[in-house]
Amino acid sequence: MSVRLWAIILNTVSRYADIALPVPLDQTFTYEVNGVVPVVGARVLVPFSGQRLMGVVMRVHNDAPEGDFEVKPIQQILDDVAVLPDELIELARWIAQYYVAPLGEVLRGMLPLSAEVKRQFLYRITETGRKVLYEGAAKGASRRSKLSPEEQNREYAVLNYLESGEEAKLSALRSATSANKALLEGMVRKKWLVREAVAEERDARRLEKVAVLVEDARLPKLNANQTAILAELAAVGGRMRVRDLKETLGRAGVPESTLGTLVKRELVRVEEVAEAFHFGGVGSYGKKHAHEHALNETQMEALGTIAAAMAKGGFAPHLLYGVTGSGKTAVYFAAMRRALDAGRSALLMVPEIGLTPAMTGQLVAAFGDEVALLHSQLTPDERAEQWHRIRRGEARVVVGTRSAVFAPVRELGLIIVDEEHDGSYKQEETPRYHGRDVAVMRAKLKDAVVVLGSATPSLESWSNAEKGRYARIEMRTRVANRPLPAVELVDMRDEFRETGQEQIFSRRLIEETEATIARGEQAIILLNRRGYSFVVMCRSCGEKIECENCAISMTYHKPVSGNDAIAQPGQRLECHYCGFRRGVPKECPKCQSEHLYFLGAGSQQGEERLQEIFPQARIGRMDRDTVRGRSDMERMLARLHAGEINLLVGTQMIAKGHDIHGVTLVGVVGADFALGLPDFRAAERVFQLLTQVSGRAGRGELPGKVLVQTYHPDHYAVKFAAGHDYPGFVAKEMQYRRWMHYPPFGVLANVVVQSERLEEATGWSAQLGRWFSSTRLEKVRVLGPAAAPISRLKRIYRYHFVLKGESRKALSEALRAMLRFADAQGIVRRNLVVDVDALHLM
DNA sequence: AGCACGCCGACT
DNA sequence: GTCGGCGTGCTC
Repeated sequence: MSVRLWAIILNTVSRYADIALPVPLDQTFTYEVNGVVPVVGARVLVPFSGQRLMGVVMRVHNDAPEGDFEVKPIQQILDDVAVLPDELIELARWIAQYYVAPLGEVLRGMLPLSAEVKRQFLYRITETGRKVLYEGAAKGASRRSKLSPEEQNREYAVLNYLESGEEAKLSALRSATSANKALLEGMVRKKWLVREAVAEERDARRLEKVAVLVEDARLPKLNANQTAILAELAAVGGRMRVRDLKETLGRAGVPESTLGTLVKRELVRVEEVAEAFHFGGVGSYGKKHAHEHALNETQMEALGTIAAAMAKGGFAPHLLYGVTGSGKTAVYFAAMRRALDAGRSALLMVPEIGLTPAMTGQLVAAFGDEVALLHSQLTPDERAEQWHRIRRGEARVVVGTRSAVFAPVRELGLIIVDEEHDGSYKQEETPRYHGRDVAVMRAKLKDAVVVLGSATPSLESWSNAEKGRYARIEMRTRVANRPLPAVELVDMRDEFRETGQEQIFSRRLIEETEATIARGEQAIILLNRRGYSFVVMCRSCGEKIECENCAISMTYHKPVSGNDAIAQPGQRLECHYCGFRRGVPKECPKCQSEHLYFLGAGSQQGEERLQEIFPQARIGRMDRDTVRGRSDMERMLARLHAGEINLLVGTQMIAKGHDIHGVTLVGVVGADFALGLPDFRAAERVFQLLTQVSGRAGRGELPGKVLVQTYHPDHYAVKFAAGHDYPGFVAKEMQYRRWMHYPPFGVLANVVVQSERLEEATGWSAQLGRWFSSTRLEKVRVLGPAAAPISRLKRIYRYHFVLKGESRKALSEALRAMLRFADAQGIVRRNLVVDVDALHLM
């Protein structure tokens, strides 16, 4: 008797499967299994509300579902084995729970395999459609229709095409009748056609053709061209990419068709193999690779601690606090090498690969084709390819941004989170997870070692180290005993008093910049706003020009002949939140005064002023307007390394991890502006930015110097940054956080209530506010409702609550209770944004 | 989130 | 009477 039959007799074959689907609903859906039972973790295609969706099997069982709905069958099982290992499914469950996010949406973010399932629509003619076709053909075009005669003709062409009753794909109809999707949708609405959604699997691996010499073929008579090809193939060992071969042939003047002839004569065979992965634009600027340096004593000690933890086995979280230039990257590489040597895989997370191209070069040099890269600039196909390489165990070193934390590596031994304090690890859309925290959780589930590295650790991580939850590793000196740069504060209030005018650059900064350039060294100046000026204000009434869609001041961009972002003539005001653009008005929109003036200097204006002050300098600018892609960044960095640029101005992009040895001066302009923002992390952010940008100075032979222009010279964030005193800053900041019950003292969530209609946003937030005050949640304080700091964004009005919980559990329960209440009140879930461990309260 | 369904105004 | 635009409610 077959196994299957036995199983049925014993009633152990599961009849149902619970599937997580990528919809914003906090539940799984039960489908009927027909035939083969899918394994947990496999992808399946299922019908869902008139669509066909890809979901992941979470559970198979025999419990007949309760409730008044029709249980539909699974349409197709896409994987025989789990595409996600148990460990990642467990991690997904944890994320869904912790961040109050739908499981299906968490899983969608984990599986970059959408490229493998393409959604298509099939169309079929209806009886009504047939009638229209026959009657219409007799009568000619209808005058009543709103469509143009041309479009009507296209409709008839579609009906004609489908007349036989066969269904056709959208793509087929489009090419056969030049109908577009909108036209077909219109016909569906008129009930001339019916539409069916299909999703079909396709192999995302890109294939390439390889020409292979057929061995022991008896050589018949050949002409010169044919001999040339066989000789070429034989010379390279009998295999060659068809693309390369054709190129060679082209140069030799042999027609490409000759290859076809040889294939026909069975002397050469063409195979399709998965395309080899190639790294593009790898730049390392001729420096020694990190792994080639001998580690110094401090680095050896750090490595020793990590290696010992790996050897011992088990979950072991570490905080690696190392000052800028202390050589953390070399330690990461050495630790990853140790993991590989022990037969384990290693995962390195970085904030943004595109911003540190040198890292890619070093990785490839150190680990060759064992490296897989995962970052936002990959196409879906490339992403799927990398994912499979990792899953198959071909790439045991994975480097990537936030979502790389989900890389399906085998035998995970080590996760490193570089610049763990960086805000880009937090995803700003559902699921709003923090890559660093997920990394720690993943290491815990997998009994792996995790290392969080930073020169300015987040207060959360520091606090965990203080409590002994994380082992702390310190690297307090720079490599080669280079000194940290001297930091000088320039009080801009004094500067104004003494010069009587508001200038972007102080006399000290100009003086030092001039001297630096004169010595043949390089200077970089941080001006952390892009554009020309970030406020346009009316002198008469004080009104600022705001975006139509957002409660945000618009930024003025000066027209230039170069490649700046704003190219449209006249549209020089831009909203940096929604992208809305408009011209500069002649007069104030409110009081009609003509006296509009431009406040607040951005990087564009900074560059212009520097040109005026230093006409001889070779100035470069680095911000989102001049550096759009990875290649722009590489080009800019190459010019810096080559000394082609000796004065660089830019936004915080310039502060990120670049290692440019010629830079001896760093100027900081207006970075303390953020201290005035209504955000409890403002001081921490300013401290981090000042420390990180200061770290760009003096990384070579010559000592560095930093000049910080400030209006808050006595603020502790500024003072401690100037003194390179991270522990001092943290001690002070912790007092404030404790006092205010902000993280890391207690846990926090931001709840935004949003609607395009102001009355709805205010009404709902008032409703929730009343519920919060009447419910008197235990161990949770609720602030609000209040207008969100950005009270309107992309036409949507926003109110918010801040919840501070004494414990994770209390906070989570409060949020769920609130969502239940909101649901009962008919507040649609998409109008409530729940952000657990929010970084911004905007 | 998408999608169907149904109500309503516009046009014949 | 249709057609097509948009608001509402449901999805195993």
